[in-house]
Amino acid sequence: MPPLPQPLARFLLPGEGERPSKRDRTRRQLLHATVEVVASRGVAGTSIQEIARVAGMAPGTVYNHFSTREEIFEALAVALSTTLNERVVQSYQHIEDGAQRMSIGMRRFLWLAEESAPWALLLIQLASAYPEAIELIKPYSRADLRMAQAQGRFHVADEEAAIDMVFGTCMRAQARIAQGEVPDSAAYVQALLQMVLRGLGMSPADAAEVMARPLPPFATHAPTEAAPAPRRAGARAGRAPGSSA
Amino acid sequence: MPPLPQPLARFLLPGEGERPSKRDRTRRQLLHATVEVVASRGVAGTSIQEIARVAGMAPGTVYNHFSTREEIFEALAVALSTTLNERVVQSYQHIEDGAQRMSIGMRRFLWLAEESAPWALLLIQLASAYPEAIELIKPYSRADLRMAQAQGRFHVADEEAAIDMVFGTCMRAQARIAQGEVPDSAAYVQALLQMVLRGLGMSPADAAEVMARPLPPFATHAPTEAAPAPRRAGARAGRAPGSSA
Amino acid sequence: MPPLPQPLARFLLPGEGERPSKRDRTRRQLLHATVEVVASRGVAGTSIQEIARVAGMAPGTVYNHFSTREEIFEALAVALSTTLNERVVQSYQHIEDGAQRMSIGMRRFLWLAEESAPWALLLIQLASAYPEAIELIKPYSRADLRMAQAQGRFHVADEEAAIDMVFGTCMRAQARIAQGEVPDSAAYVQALLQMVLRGLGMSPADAAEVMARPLPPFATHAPTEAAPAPRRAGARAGRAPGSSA
Amino acid sequence: MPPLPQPLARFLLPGEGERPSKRDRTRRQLLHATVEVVASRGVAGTSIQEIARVAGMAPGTVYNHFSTREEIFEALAVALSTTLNERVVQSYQHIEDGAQRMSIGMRRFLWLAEESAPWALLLIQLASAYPEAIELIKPYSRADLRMAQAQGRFHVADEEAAIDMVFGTCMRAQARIAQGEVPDSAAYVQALLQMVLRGLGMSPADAAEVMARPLPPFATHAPTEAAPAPRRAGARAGRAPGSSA
DNA sequence: CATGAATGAGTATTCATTCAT
DNA sequence: TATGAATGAATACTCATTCAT
Repeated sequence: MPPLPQPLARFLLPGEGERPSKRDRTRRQLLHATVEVVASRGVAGTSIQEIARVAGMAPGTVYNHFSTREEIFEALAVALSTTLNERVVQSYQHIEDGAQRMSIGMRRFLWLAEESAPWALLLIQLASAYPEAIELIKPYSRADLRMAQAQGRFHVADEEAAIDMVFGTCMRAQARIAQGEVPDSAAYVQALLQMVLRGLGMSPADAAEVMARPLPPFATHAPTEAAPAPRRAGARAGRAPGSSA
Repeated sequence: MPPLPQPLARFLLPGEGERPSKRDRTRRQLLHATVEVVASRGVAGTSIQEIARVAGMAPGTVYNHFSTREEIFEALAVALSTTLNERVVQSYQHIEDGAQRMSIGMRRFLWLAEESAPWALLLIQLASAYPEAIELIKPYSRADLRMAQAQGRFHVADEEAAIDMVFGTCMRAQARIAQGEVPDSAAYVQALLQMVLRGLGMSPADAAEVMARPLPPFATHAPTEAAPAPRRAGARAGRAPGSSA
Repeated sequence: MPPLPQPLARFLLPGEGERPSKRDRTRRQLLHATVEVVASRGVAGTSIQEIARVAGMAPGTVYNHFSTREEIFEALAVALSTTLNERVVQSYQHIEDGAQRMSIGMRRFLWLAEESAPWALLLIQLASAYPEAIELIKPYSRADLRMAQAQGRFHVADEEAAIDMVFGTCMRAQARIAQGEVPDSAAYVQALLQMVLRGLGMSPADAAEVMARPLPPFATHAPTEAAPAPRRAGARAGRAPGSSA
Repeated sequence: MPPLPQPLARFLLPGEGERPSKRDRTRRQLLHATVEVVASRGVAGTSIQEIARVAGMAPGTVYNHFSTREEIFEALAVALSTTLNERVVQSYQHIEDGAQRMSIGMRRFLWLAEESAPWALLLIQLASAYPEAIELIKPYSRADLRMAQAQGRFHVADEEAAIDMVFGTCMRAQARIAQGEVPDSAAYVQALLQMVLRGLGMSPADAAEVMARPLPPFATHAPTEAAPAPRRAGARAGRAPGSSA
């Protein structure tokens, strides 16, 4: 397992200045160990005893923190996707263009696959097995989607369908990239997102323009204030820059 | 497990007039039993002994046909996706419009989810665990995609990316529908495919037009001649009807 | 299985005053059960579940102490041969004549076969399957052999060959006796050892004289001090009594 | 498995001019296959299905020739030791000196270990598991032993003990050599046999003299007449050449 | 809280043997 | 005789979970 990309570290590491209780630290160690084991053996191949061994604890200890094997994975899935999403959202919180926000989100997820295949594969596995992880992210995507619609950038008939297209496409692409099946990932990502944006109703030109904007940097640390809750669609309906129609 | 939709039955049932060897019959029974068990317990929860029990055989017998647990699932995954694909392709073999061919393919896969959730879920599970099942279908999609491109119906920059969008979106949508998370699936499918077709480069109007065409019936029996191999893109580049540009 | 000859009991029973941990007690029980089962079914016919059953434990427990079936047998082989050897060596620790020491060792091993056929057969089986059990004893024999050579009692050209003759002969004889194939075992042992001693270079008269000396009693308990490590050959080269040349 | 030393081949190959029935040929193939499998996987690891596979037959066929798994090994053990013994005996049938006959026998068995470790190990395994193989050879050794006694070359008090020493020593030595644990096997064999002969009552000088005599060649083919039955001791009590007393 | 020994049901896989063809 | 599919009991080993310390 490579060192985890900084943005994912938070839930495993205490934030700055935090003084986590011992209980909390143990829990973190367990999740950390789970990451390690799942990454190398897969969810099905991960046993409690192995997690305990890697965490340097006795098997019984695990049950002081999670009452079931499943609970660990679930907690991990939620923690990972929450953290990742939190950072992504934070990185584009100053962007006012819904289309760009969504585009940044997608790019970040694909970037993760290029950056660190093991982490991406881990995420994919957990996400398919524990759908609640995805459900937690959805509201943010939905908010951005609505914003873009309200701004006249997207034109979709069915919100749910749109989100399914976005997530389905991104997850599959992530898997392909992480498995090394994509030779020129830059071009691939470019083409892929263009198609998705087009599907969401943008003109090819607009889509290209959005894609051309720089990707805002990924925060290394947790936000000083908690990640903003998703705003209701249309909350800030000012015309986004570069909107063509 | 509901009775399987006719088109999927073939690989489990002897074709008409066929006189399968005993060995062959046993193998079919085993695959059939595997469907049953996987559908109710999931791939990970499926044990050899359970398969044997459901098939009415001794556990040892399984190993006369498959040398490994994995081998059964793999065989099943391949058999299912091959058969299904074969029928879908057969059902639109007379269609000359690449865009319509692709659209039919996608609609059929989503139709399966509405028609029989258990079968769809089974398929999804197997497809994620055994990617070769998908690889076997890809060439057909790729052929249709190229045909549509050659006919000026699609405009995609990266073939692989396009296929990933199509498959990723369809698999996710299939899961959503099969899990009963989609209330009005007709509208959902309509919206979803419109977006995908738009993403592939069609105008909204063309996309709508393609979607409006009737879905050809699904063959109940194996094709009298083997399913045609995918044609090279452009082999039949006559302008498709309804093409707008 | 008859009660084991006292001297073999130690590794299965806690020493006096010892307060073995629970883990240790379980381990001992397992080895004890293994003795039982191997004696009645042979090494090949001994299953983990049977061992557990006889030990009154769950099958899984076995694996908390031995990570492999083989490991149990190996541990048992080593424990048995080590303990037995320890006691034999202890019983003749005061004897200064190398030839007599070897003779005592051989007689004791053959005595075991008469005394308790099942234990002898067990030992033989384990020794052939797990040669390390023999390797652990060899150094003691080698030391005695060298002592006898240095004392001018033995005359052998090849130490290894000599030890192989001694062990090979004793093991075969042990098997014959334990299987009840030897009617007059006293005479048999007398004749056998005479031949071996002659083979090691003693005159028939000296050999007979050594054989005539009484067999020192077999200690029932562990030595108060650990069994002495084998002394280097010649360390005590004083002429042994009764040496003829 | 190296090609088997010629002398062992007979029972696997038809003798010259023989026209074995088909049944016989099949049986031979099975034994041949068994050799192969046992040599590489050990007796315990040898399954009927593997034997059949190597022999190019169906598992069921095996049971037309042997009614039990054990029966195969037994038949093989007997066939191998019988054949080997037959050739050894044949090779020294013209020797009139009992001591030399025994010495040749022992040297041949040890020679086998040097010549072909796999065959030696095979033989050892089978011999320990199927004692009847040894019982078949014993009469020949006993006859030679008696001859040597009658000729005043050996002086043993207990015939059975003597034979046990001979067999025990040779089997152990064979194992040591075959396992590559003996660096200078020529010297080792020399020393070992000298000790054994001394143990049987020869003077060192006589023992050395017997060992110095050349080893008669090993017949490649079956004897034209059946191997002679062991002669009663003393049948030919003429003084053996080189006898010293 | 942590420990880690014990549990015991569960799993994939093997294999001697049978028997209908 | 040969075949080879079927059998089904047996087996080593795993693992989530419990509980006394």
